[in-house]
Amino acid sequence: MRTSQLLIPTLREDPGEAEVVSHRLMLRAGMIRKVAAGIYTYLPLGLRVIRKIEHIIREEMNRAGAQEVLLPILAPAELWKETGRWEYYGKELFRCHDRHERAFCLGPTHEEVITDLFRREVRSYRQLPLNCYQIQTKFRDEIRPRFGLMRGREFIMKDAYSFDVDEEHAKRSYQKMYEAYHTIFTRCGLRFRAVEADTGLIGGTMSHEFMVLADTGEETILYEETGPYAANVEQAAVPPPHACSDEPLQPIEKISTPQAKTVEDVCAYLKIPPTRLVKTLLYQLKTGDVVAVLLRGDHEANEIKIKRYFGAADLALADPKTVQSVSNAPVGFAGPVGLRNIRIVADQAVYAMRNFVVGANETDAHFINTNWDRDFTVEAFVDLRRAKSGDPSPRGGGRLREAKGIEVGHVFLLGTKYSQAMKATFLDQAGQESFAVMGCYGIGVGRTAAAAIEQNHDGKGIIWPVPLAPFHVHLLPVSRAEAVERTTRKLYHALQDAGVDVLWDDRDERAGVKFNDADLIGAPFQIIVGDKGLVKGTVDLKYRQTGQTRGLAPNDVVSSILHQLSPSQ
RNA sequence: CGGGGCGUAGCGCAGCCCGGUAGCGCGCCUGCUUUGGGAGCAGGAUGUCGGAGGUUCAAAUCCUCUCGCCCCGACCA
Repeated sequence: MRTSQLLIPTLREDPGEAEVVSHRLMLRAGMIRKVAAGIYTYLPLGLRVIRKIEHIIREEMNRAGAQEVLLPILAPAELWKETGRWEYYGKELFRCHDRHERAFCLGPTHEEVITDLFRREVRSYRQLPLNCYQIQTKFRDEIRPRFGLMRGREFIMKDAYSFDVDEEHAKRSYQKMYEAYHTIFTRCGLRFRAVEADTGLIGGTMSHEFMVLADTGEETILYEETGPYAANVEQAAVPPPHACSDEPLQPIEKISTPQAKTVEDVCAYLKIPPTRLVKTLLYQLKTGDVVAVLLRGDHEANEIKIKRYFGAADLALADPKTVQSVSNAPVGFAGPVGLRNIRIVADQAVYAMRNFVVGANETDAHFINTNWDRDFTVEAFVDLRRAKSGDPSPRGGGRLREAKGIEVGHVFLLGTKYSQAMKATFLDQAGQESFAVMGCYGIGVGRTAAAAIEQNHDGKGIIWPVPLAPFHVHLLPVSRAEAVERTTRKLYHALQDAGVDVLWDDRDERAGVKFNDADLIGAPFQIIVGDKGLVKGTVDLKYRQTGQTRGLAPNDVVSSILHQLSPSQ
């Protein structure tokens, strides 16, 4: 295509609204424009990248035996009420009404709609397994949309749903998708890692996230240096302590700790390391109940684990007023000793501790030499803390290390959560009515494009991996000389005829402008046609990635480009 | 929802503290020259100063309310 016929409004300066690299470069390269917070228009260049990703996804989904459908964006509230998610999904759900005041939502995900389709159309085990996918715009009323396409309120997603006769077959479907995702992201030219993950609002029994590795990622992952285990930090299990303290028990003693409200204060005041202290976090569950969670001083709470333990839909640290009424002291002095009428649970690390320090439920006072069982009781010792770099792996594969990632894909084994709620059944081989066992599988298409930029850019702009590049070759005539014009035109048609995606910068711009825009837009190859080269009978092939340039006879350009495109295509 | 910040020409910003009727750079238009890394000269167009109220002889500037956007947090796939 020719630049003069495309809307590619590149920006010389950084837009003020964009912080992260991918957002900034997408705006500057003229790929997207914002319409409202978290809502974007895809301009031709941005759309081409989206289409490339979609194409790879379609090929691999089809290859994996999934079939493409298109579900509606607008869904009636009744379906969402059947699964309880009309309430449970909360403010995240975009809701609206038709002229008859009937309630609808804009689909943030499509389990309800697809399960409804299944129960209407599928009768027999003979029709299974079934795996339907779509590439569709989703709507989620994010608390805080940000980072351009990375977290929008409207975004393009590939979502797939599998239906199987039983758990075992469902696991096979899950495994197939897991493998397809590996192929998809590998084909996209991304460095990524699959990690074990929490199931969140979607629910289910097993889940993996596909994380593109980038320092700017919003997610923290933990992985074994040498082994295969990797998990989202939200999910990463901490193995129980292997050795307990064998110190003799000392008598408990209340001491004054004026103004010492934080772990840091108390440790400094008592001259002890935080590993000798047990902090007491008071959480308020959605039900209103307050519970106490005990953690070693240097450990951090993992609220997902705590939620799971209490079976709570939601929880938050208790506010200062509640803390005061429960612990008889301001925030910072709560402790398990003498706490009445409240559930107390301890992280397993506390099990290994003896003679530790806790808050005394009294302003400016702590207990030293406290011991569980003797001085207070807890209902259980369980894994409640956030795993961190340096922790032993729960699978025994050495120590864990931390990395940042961008979640671009997520696969869930759902089980029968939705099929039961919506009575999606089929007749099995024995003639028995049976609930379909489901899985669901998502890929953020726009987010994948953004992640690719986060991972592949330099100070001048984007460096597209070949499979995602909006154009393979950026053809840059550098003067208006007749010979330049003629050679450029010939190359343009030859490349097009060879099936190469080529962008011809036919604008009447100076060379410097074209070079800078080309570097910004990030096509992997630039062909520079100029008088200097032509007198020697060559044009220049420049590699965006390395900046290296080499002279090439015009007649050799097509074969050279084809040769370099084919290994990665 | 809490904290911070910003809305002035297409984009990036100054002006606001201390009120006097809007400016800079880039871009855009015209002409000439230029043409291998964001050209030079000359001329030109472009603003409900986010919106609404108020104070004042006078408001981009002060006050009140409101809307939008960005960042941090809570939260979230």
